Amino acid sequence: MSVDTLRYYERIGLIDPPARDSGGRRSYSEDDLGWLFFLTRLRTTGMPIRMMREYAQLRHRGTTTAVQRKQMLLEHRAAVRARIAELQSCLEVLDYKITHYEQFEHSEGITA
Amino acid sequence: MSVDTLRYYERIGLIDPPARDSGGRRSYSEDDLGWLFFLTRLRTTGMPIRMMREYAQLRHRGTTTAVQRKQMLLEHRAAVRARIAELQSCLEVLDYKITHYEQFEHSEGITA
DNA sequence: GGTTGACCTGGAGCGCGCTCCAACTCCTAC
DNA sequence: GTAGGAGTTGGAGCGCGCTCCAGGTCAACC
Repeated sequence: MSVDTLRYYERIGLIDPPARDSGGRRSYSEDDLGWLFFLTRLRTTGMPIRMMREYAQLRHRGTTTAVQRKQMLLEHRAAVRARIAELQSCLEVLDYKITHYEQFEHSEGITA
Repeated sequence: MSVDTLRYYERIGLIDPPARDSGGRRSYSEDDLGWLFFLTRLRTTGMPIRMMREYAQLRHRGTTTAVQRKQMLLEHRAAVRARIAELQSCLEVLDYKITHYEQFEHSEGITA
């Protein structure tokens, strides 16, 4: 994760401004790092930034929002699973194409 | 797939200009549709447009480029498989988080 | 014959998620 | 003390993949 991305996340409110050392430099706590780690998992799985912000805001409001956050994660997990299924379905097309490549080198059209 | 996307694909050379009917409207052949279908699979699996263009250009050059195209598909398939693995790995984090949600509602930090 | 609606064109605009920049401050090493 | 390098700031820029728009043409239907 680049420094610029880190700053960007801070600017848009995805992460709280971390503590600073005596020289004014950012010093990330273990919790900061854990949260960042989790954020990167959400990003990797394709959650849009705006949704991550929403989640971050809920988190900021404390334990009373736990149910909503859990709900978001449940929905996101479903989306990720769907995405995996979609990719696997496309993989089949790719497999078929590769296996039978010689037969329709030029006529990409026939897929079944 | 939107009309605009279709035009866009034509403009950037992803698809050949299709035949036209008497009124000047585009009329896509079965081969056109097959190729489009395949293109959408490549897109869905995250292949960048520029790579799809490269593939389209190779395809345009005829059967002599079959080996290269097959190679591209092999590499892309590997990338897709890697992506699926990555998503599945993230799913585990998500699962863990959801399962143990109550225990660290506010301290998102602790992930293990 | 008029209206409706889909398609046509070239070009501009947009949302996303960074990424880069210039100009500055600070700590460290020599 | 000074050179270097990493960090800091606010803001601009960018690559991607569409998406939208205005103004026009055409075929079909009432």
